[in-house]
Amino acid sequence: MILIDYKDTRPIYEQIVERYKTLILKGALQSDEQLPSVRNLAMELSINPNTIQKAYAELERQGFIYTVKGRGNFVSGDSGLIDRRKNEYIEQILALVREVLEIGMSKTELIREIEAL
Amino acid sequence: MILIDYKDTRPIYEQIVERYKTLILKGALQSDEQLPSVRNLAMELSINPNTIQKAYAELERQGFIYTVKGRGNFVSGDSGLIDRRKNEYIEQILALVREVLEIGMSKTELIREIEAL
DNA sequence: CAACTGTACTATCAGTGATGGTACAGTTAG
DNA sequence: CTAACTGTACCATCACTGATAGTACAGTTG
Repeated sequence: MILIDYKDTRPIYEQIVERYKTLILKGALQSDEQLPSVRNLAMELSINPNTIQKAYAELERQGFIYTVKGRGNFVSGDSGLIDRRKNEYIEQILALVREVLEIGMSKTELIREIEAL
Repeated sequence: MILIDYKDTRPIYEQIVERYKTLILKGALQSDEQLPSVRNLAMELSINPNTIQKAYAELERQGFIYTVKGRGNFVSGDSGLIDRRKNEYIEQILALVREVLEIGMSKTELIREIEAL
């Protein structure tokens, strides 16, 4: 479910955050489904519990999960998440598109590349 | 010409590298045009000469400029740079597009956003 | 020669990501 | 109630990176 890529320049906790965000948005995890406990996931990935804690705290801050002390972390049922996430992506994509247009690539050429996916 | 954004999370030397890459590719700097000296630019930006040196070394490594000891740094005349840079952008954009498609955005909706630029 | 260029060091500092460990509070199954 | 699980809050430490500061040396040019 979760894999750490040590060749990735991004910090571990950030990779975990991204991975769960995607899993939740793709519907791979249901609302109110429980996430692995901080200690369990840390064991499984052979990393420090504090690192998992940091990732979960960030996921909660962004509204993807909610925490119940003593019980665990659970997937949030917030339906607005997908739209917000889409907008994040769109902004990133458009920013890159603006740059590549500036150095002379044509919009049609770009769209052809996307169509080819 | 060059501005440092201290709110940007990226390191200073990286911002300088990106800025020059864009300036060169947009044609704002001509081939063989001289860049500010390491010490001058450092003074101008109120940062350390070593930081400029690191940026210039990276620009040379990527083929955007060439260095002549004792004389200075100059814009490279490599014509393949633009194509390579375009490919870099395309790869980044396609990677993001793949992700946003995974969470349920439609290709047509995406293309509409790009067309609207 | 003087005043520029780049370059190569070394030492130091600050911030961040990650680890290891301890401790405490809430929950739940037995 | 107790044991075993949950999250959470610390603290100290380490490694790495980005940036600073300073010195020194080599090449170029007016």
